[in-house]
Amino acid sequence: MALRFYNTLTQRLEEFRPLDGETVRMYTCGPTVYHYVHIGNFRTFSFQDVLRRVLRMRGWKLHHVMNITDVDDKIIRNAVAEGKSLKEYTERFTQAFLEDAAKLRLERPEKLVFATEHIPDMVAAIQRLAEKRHTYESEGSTYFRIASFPEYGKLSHTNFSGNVAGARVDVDEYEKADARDFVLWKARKPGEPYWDTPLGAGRPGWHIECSVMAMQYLGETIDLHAGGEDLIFPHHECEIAQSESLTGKPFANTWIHTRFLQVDGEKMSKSKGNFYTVRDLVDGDRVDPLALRYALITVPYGKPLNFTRQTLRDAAQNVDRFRECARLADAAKARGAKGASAGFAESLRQLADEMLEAMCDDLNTSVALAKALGGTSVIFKAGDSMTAEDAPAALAFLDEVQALLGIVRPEHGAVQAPSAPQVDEERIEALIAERAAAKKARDFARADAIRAQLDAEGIELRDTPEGTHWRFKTTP
RNA sequence: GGCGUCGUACCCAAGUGGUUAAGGGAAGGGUCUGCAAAACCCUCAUUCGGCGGUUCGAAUCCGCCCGGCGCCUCCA
Repeated sequence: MALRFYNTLTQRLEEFRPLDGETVRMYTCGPTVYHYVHIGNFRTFSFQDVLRRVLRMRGWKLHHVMNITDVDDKIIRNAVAEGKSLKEYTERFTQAFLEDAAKLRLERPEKLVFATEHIPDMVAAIQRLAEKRHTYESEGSTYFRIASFPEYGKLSHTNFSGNVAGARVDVDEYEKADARDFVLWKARKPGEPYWDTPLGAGRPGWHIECSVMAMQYLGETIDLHAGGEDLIFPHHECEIAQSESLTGKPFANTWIHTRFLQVDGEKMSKSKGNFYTVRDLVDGDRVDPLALRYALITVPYGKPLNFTRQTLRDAAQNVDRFRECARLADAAKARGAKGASAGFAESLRQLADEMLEAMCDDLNTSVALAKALGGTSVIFKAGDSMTAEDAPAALAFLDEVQALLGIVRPEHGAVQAPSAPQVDEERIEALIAERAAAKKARDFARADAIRAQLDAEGIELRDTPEGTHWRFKTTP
């Protein structure tokens, strides 16, 4: 079963193999920590997470580096406005990003790297570019001369010969020799943070950090580079120009780009301000984080995802099926009934195989999720007749879904959403016990009153053969 | 203007030359249940934006048209 991805560079579906046949060296562009990261960003990060899982399941080791951009115009503007140092300002949002990522069950990349911790490396790289005559200086800033890199445009498949018709050119940047040239090192501006370096006082341009950190930790040619579709141009194009001018070798073999997430049919962007963050939804609206994760991966990365409240509701329904299945399997194990149901384990085995196969086919999460849900149908059909011999197959299936898609179990293994508010669990258990007693005494009015009371508090009761379970209602 | 992408049921969505067009949600009916929820069963596109063409055969290939969206500017 070949593993295939759509490579932006070649515009083809290609079989993927790491260069050394063993370890996948991948670099992904992480967030710029000037604000809480929105769910559009997290669509991209969720796909990268699922990509990691597939690669690992194929038996490869991972060396994944993700950068955190902790110096840029917006960060500086906001930090200055709040009278904080860069570090003070960015630490808070970096931390928030990591917390949100954990809620969505995103695995930590093997290495997180920060731009501000690599200033001397970037300066050295710019100096080497200067030696190779790829740069020029203007008004204290250093620019990359695009004319020195004929292949510029090969990733975005843009032909830059002649005029860039219709392209909007930043009129402020009159100091550039060519509109396509980009800044490697920005001259210090009054009142802004800066570094004193041989290039002069200033700070790095945006693109150089990724080239430098990727090559420093992963080598001159990496297997896989990924990011959002907006990064194709100019960011990744510039990374290629810098890196390949420096080494003369291909910077990355495979480029994977995620299409944008939209909200209610409209583009979501920080500048428009119509964005949701994980904490808005999970902490604020009490959305099940697994449902959010599910929603973010329902549509494969190559197609735009229109995120709506309905998307979230659909996802929440499906995520619940996995939880219920896990409960059924645990109950079957506890009951200890003998024998194996005909075809049960085999059906699940096959669905699990088909699920992985779908993921290997350019990360087709839609099909993979359909297979995973097919497994829940098999498990539900067995239902209470599931035996103790069947249970391990069911649990193994759920484990595989979890390992590949991460939508079965929340962080702490709890049945209720991790964002659940603090409640007095003893009191709830006492009420459940009281209700059980009322039911036994056929005092259904009292039993229903207890159900209604808890329901009003956002707690749902579910009667099962193993007793009454409770959980928080989620909002979608 | 350049580059790209998509248009499948009420909604989301798979399928990209050949059995009955996956799967999920919603909706309606039924089983089960003191109630509730869940689950299970049944129903839910003779048809894939439109019009032509290629082919024994197309949602799938080609052409034109219509419409959506994205990038080209900070942006995942």
